[in-house]
This record gives sequence, C-alpha cells and structure tokens, in this order.
Amino acid sequence: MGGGGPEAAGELGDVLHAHGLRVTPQRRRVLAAVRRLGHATADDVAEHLAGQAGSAPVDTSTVYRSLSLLEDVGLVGRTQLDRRVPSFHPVEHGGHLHLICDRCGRMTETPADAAAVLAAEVLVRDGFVVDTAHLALRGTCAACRTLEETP
Amino acid sequence: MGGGGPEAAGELGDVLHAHGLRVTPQRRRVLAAVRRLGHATADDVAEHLAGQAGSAPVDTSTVYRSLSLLEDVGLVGRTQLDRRVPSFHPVEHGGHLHLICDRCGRMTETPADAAAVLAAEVLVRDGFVVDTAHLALRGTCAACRTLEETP
DNA sequence: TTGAATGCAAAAAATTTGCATATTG
DNA sequence: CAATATGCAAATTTTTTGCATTCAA
Repeated sequence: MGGGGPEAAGELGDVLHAHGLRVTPQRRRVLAAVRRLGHATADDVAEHLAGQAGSAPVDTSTVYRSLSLLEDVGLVGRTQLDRRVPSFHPVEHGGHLHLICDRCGRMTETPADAAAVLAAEVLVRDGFVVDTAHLALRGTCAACRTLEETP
Repeated sequence: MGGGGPEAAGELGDVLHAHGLRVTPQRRRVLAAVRRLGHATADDVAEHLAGQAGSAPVDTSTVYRSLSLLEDVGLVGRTQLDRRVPSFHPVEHGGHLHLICDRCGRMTETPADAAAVLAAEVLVRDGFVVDTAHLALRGTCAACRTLEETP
C-alpha cells in the first residue's frame, strides 16, 4: 500500500492542467522526489532519481526546468538552507501566515511558504516543529511604515 | 536622517573582534553596501562598490568572502528573493525567537537570525516589517515529538 | 496530429581557490 | 613583525540554452 497515493498524482495533474501544462513522468518524478526528500537541492533531486532502479535518470536540465515549473505553479518552494545552493521543498497547501500590524491592528495574509526556511532552520537547530499554519507575525505594515517615514 | 552612523562601524569592529577577525575597509564597505541596499546579490554589492567614486572597487572574490564572513558572524543574512541567486540583507540585532511547545508548554529560545529570511521575504513580498525580537513560534518541541513517535 | 517536453551537449553564470603582495593588530 | 586579508587569474560548480527527437493530449 501507500507510498505516493493517488491524490498526489491527481493534484499534480490538476495544477499543471490549470496552467495549460503537461503531465510527464519526469515532472511527476521530480515532484515525488522533492516530497520524498523533504528538502533537496537540484542536484539531490537528480541524484535521487538517477538512483531509482527501473527508471531512467532524469537529465539535469530537465530537473532544473521541472523544479522551476513546479515552483511557478506553487507546488514546491525554493529556499536557502545550505549556504551554497538553494534547496527545494514541497509546499503544503492550506496555510497562510498572519501579519498583524502593531500600529493599525490590521491583519494581512501571506503564503505560508515564507516560513518554510524558518521552520526548517528551527527544526534542524532545535528539533522544534513549528506550526506554520497558525503562525502570526507582529510588526509594522507597509502603510504605517510610510506614515512614519514621512512625518 | 543621517545614514551610516558611527555605531555601525563600532558594531562591526566589536563583532569581528569577538571572532578574532580583522576590520578592513573592504569588509566595512561590503557591510555598508548591504545595509544601504537593504537586500542585494553578491553582484549587486560588487557593482555598488565599484560605482563609488573615490574608492577602488572591491574584487568579486573579496565580496564573496566578506559576505560569507559577515554571514558567519551574524551581521548579514542570506535569502532567495530572486529566483536565481541568493541575496543578502542586514540582520538587525536584538533578539531570540521564543519557541513555545503546545504540548508541554515549555519555552525555548533560538537565535533571531533564524527569522531573518522570513522577515526579509515578508518585507519584500508584503512591505511588512516583522518584529523578530518579539516573535513567538508555537509548535511541538523535540522532547514531545519523541514521546509521540514512540508510544 | 501537433505543439510541448526531454535529452544532449555546449555556453553562460555564479562562486571558490591558490598564491604573491599589501595590511591590520 | 606575524598573521590575516586582498587582488588577480584560473578553476569549479551551478544553472541555462539551442535544437533534433520523442511524447502527451
């Protein structure tokens, strides 16, 4: 059983379709790799796929192209975990961060993947799993900042 | 206004000293550039410095070395704003993040620079300045995770 | 069928490194 | 002075591109 799950494939198809793009085994495999690895560099993904017995490796250029494309459609995010190269991570749907302005009190939302790096870093450093779905950030919003800077 | 400010130079000296490193004009200028630009790629920094009349340009390799070093000592952070290359941004001092476990309620601290990326991203995307000094993250701590996974 | 996607190979970026020389502490 | 940092040039590593061929819709 298990492993992958049909809804994942369906989701990929839906999303790519919605953007007028095609579903190919390479794209499926690249996405699966990112999900499997949690967070991985382009090279990690390529290596992972190359190591899969029974399937042909996926060309580096295709890996890059797929990752960028998956990023475009919002299925993966890109961050800087390693100091050198960016790494990619699956974007879990559903969450937004809440931005709460301490001046005007207004609340805005921003995609949760902004916190992916933070979550990853805190996980590595402290073993703490951040609940990004319920993350509220306090600070100063753009409007209030403008007001402050032009008195 | 003012720009720059003497405390900045002092800070740089203190921090580098604390790490047994030397203060050089190049490092000072690279840091100043990052602070001036807000967020910039290595290339942006090099270009910015090259454009300063009266001072010699700083070699690319020195820019890279300085940025990495400044990152090591915590004065700048690195993120992936652009899709291609990482960008660097000044790290504002001041805090630790609070990690609050929803299971056991215990609070831990972790260096604030973990949130630098998040802050930079939210700033660019939403124009919202996150108050990282007062940032509390909720989630599950390492200890509780272990308990859950081995019932 | 038919345009989009892949693989391959080569090019373009980006980042790092070795070493002589200049500088900092 | 002694040790560290810079600049320069070359090497690596990472990412992108052009094009013929293959494949998904």
